[in-house]
Amino acid sequence: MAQEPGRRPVPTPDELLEPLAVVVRGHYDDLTAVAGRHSLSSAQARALIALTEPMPMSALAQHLVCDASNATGLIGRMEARGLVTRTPSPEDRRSKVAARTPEGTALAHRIRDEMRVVHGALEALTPEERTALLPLLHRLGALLAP
Amino acid sequence: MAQEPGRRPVPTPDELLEPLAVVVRGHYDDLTAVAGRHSLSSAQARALIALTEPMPMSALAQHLVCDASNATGLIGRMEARGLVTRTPSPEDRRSKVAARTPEGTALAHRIRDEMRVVHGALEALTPEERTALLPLLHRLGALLAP
DNA sequence: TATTGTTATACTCTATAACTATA
DNA sequence: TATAGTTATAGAGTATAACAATA
Repeated sequence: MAQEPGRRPVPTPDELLEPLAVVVRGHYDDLTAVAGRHSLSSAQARALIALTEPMPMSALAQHLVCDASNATGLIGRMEARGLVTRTPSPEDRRSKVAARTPEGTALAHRIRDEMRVVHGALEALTPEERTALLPLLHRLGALLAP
Repeated sequence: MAQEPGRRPVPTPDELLEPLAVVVRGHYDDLTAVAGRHSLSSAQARALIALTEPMPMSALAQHLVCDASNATGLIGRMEARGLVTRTPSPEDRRSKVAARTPEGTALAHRIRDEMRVVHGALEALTPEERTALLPLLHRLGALLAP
């Protein structure tokens, strides 16, 4: 199990970039395909998934890294399908709070569960690989989402 | 260094899903931001990066997991900017081969180099983390891109 | 007949600017 | 004045259908 010391030099950030991009691409394509099967664009799917709990439109737009007018359109189309609601905030009468309906929450979970390519890849990992991967993903995620 | 046995159970695929999504999102947002600074959409950037070597339009569309008519538009806009060329194939007169110009290749490399969020995250990893991460990314990538 | 690429069309994504209502 | 949300608008992404040229 032990690695001979000095055999493989420590990878540079550059060497990690391309394999990381491949992983990102595979995940993104899987999400897009699954969302499409439910007549959702990947942008709508991301918004639906982001709404783990109700939040004002402005917070949603910030979460999605997009303009507020964009969030208006995304939520509007999903509201028309009964997946989300927009209710006036009691605290600030300018603000509206977006929230998933039960149908929206169910769909979000179904999309997550139906990402079979990603699921299959993670299941194919050995227990050792999974154990090693989890803290690295948390670490990278913390560094990437400041 | 050794882990006490039995302290942490082996992560399930489900536990890996969410942290993986966070990493994917961070990478995607960084690429979109950098491409935008060069007046490229993320779709155009992906196409430009995919063109490591010349390929027919059909192969490019397959690579991008999109319709051929979509690739026509993407390449058309980048051709108008002098980033790619479309030349008739000598072998099959129905086919056209898309290729980057030197400017297109230079821009692709610049975009890769300017992804500072991702670069910063990878540089912040310890040598041990980088060494552990590389084979895991290759493994996941191979499983995700079949 | 089947395939390659394009065009026409329609809808969505996305940002900017202008607007209303509220703070 | 500043902020939250919407609307209007314009350009880009995307797929479907129809088409021309070639295999």
